[in-house]
Amino acid sequence: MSQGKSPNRYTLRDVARHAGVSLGTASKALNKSGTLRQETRDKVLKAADELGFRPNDLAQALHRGQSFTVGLISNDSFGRFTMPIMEGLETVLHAAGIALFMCNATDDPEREKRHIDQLLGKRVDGLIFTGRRADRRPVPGLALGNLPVLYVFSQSDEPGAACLLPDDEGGARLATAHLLSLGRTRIAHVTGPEDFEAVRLRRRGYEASLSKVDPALILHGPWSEAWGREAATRLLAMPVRPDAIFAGNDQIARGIVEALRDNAISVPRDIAVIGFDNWSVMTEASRPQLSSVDMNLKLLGEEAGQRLIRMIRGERESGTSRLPCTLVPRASTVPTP
Amino acid sequence: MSQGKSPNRYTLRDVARHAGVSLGTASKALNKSGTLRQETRDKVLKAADELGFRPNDLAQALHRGQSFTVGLISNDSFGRFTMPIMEGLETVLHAAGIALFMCNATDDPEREKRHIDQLLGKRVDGLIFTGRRADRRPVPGLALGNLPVLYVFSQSDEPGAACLLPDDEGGARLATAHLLSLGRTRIAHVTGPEDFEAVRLRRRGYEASLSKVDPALILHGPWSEAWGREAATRLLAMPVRPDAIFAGNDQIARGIVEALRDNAISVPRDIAVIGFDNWSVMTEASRPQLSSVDMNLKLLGEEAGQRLIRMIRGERESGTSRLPCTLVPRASTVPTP
DNA sequence: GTGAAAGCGCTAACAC
DNA sequence: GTGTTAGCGCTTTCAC
Repeated sequence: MSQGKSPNRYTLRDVARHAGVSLGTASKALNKSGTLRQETRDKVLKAADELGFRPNDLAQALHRGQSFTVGLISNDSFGRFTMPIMEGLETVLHAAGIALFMCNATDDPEREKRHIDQLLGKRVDGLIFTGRRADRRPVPGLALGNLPVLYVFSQSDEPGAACLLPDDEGGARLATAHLLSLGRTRIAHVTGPEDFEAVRLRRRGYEASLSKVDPALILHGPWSEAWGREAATRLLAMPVRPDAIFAGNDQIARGIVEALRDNAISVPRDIAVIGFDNWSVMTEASRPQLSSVDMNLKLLGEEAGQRLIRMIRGERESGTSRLPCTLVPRASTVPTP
Repeated sequence: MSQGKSPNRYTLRDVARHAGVSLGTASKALNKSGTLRQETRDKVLKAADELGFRPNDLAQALHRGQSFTVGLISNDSFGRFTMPIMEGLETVLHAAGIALFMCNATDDPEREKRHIDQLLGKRVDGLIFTGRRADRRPVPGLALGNLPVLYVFSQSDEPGAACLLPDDEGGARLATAHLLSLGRTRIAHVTGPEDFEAVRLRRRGYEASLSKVDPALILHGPWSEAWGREAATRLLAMPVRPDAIFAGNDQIARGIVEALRDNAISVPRDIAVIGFDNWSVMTEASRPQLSSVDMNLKLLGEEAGQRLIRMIRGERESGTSRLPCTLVPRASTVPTP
């Protein structure tokens, strides 16, 4: 079956024996608890070091009723947005000695249920749901007791659920205000499918920033460059063209810029373009490079980690909070000198 | 401190009491071990179900000396290539009841060491290293005993190390053969930095497929669209232009296609272009859509999971193996009808 | 100051 | 067939 316990792994008893003290004493020395003579303490530390002793967290967890692990359940197959979140999350949790179980549910409720079940068996100290696909996700079918649960870049209908999201509306305000500050007056909005909450929020931010909204200038479509190109073509066909375009994401923005380029329209002189996501793969390859709005996802992950740690400590941390976005101006709105 | 053990979590003893049997009997019933009357078995199962009992994997692991967890250490911050690998890996491991600890070392040896240490404390049954950045990674500074270790999309110098990689050379052969089969005779290769092993292997595959190699047609540069555009410009300036270009990745390929488009060169009629990675973000947005070579990374992840499971079972699984790539022809090489 | 012993929740060997 | 018991490796009272 298994390869058995690793030959070079020692138990606390081995350390005690090696140091010539009792098991309890060795434990106190290694945990800096109780009152011990410095001499004994050093003796044990030395013995542990010589043996390359690493305490068995499993036994520790069993005793303490706390496993120092949390589970993360992603619903977008570890997609592009999940990555930076995970990175921030992992950094903060690791610093607190907490390890992260990664699970991918891919929007399959059955699979998600199995994952949660497995994680509960591992006695995780907390649970994180991420992945934006389902804007409002149902309550998981398993009783989670009072296990801390945090929704990051995703939401829950449960009353009092703790959710952490980027401030899409604020980000859209930043983008629109930026275009206005450049003297643009006729600003179009080419964005994604209306059933995304992020789309609705960004649109709301855009509309709120304008003194007068022209519905003809708002175009919904898929999240693709092809849609950006098509939408740009439509806008160019209008009797009065826009002088700026706020795109719902960077792929759409890039498509727009390409179509404008094809039509010999100068960006940003004739039409300024700004995207959303600040995805370098898009912003940097675009000609000119794309201005965009950064959702600070890594920071969001770090914040999530800190919040979860507080929840594990027993603090009440309910409700939805949104982290501010950042404007990143580049050549597609600000002409290079 | 901690919120203590969840109130709705019961122990095996509770189940036994609830079913009116002994602890040992309950264990046998739930583990389908030993010989029990069907009646007793059902009674226990019913009790467990009523209580919503979930065995404590920690205790189980402690007893069995096997934790049913493995650690994954990524060195590219959960980058684009790691994602599909993780997805495949996770699927296979989850099916085997094994959970995955995710760690991000970001090529920082100190951080990697801390991660390994933490994972050893958690008594993981195996370790996976991934992330291609460091082509040849040093032996981790910690004694891993006979813990199964697998390098996926990454390598190790340790003799007998188990490595799993895509067959870059084979992929390059596929691409080059494809271009040859279309009747192209002057095939250029625009690729990434020479210090990547993948670059060297792909180049070798390209060279091996040609009867005569012209060094002037091989261009190394960064992994970017901008480099693709620049390289294309250089190739166009040559006295005799190539009639096909094999790019080291899809970003370079897309840059090439764009530059050709800018210069009114028809793709694929005048020059056929093929990329590598089959990254849909690039292949689909490109005009025309990009032919490419798929490394089947999800499959690689699945294969890695199966291999690791065999290693955990105690089977010897050393040496490097490479998984075949797949050709994905699109409009940038095959003219649409 | 240090050692002995109970117990975290589970499994497996051994009684009955 | 079923119950009892001895640990897995650790922490933590409680004696001495």
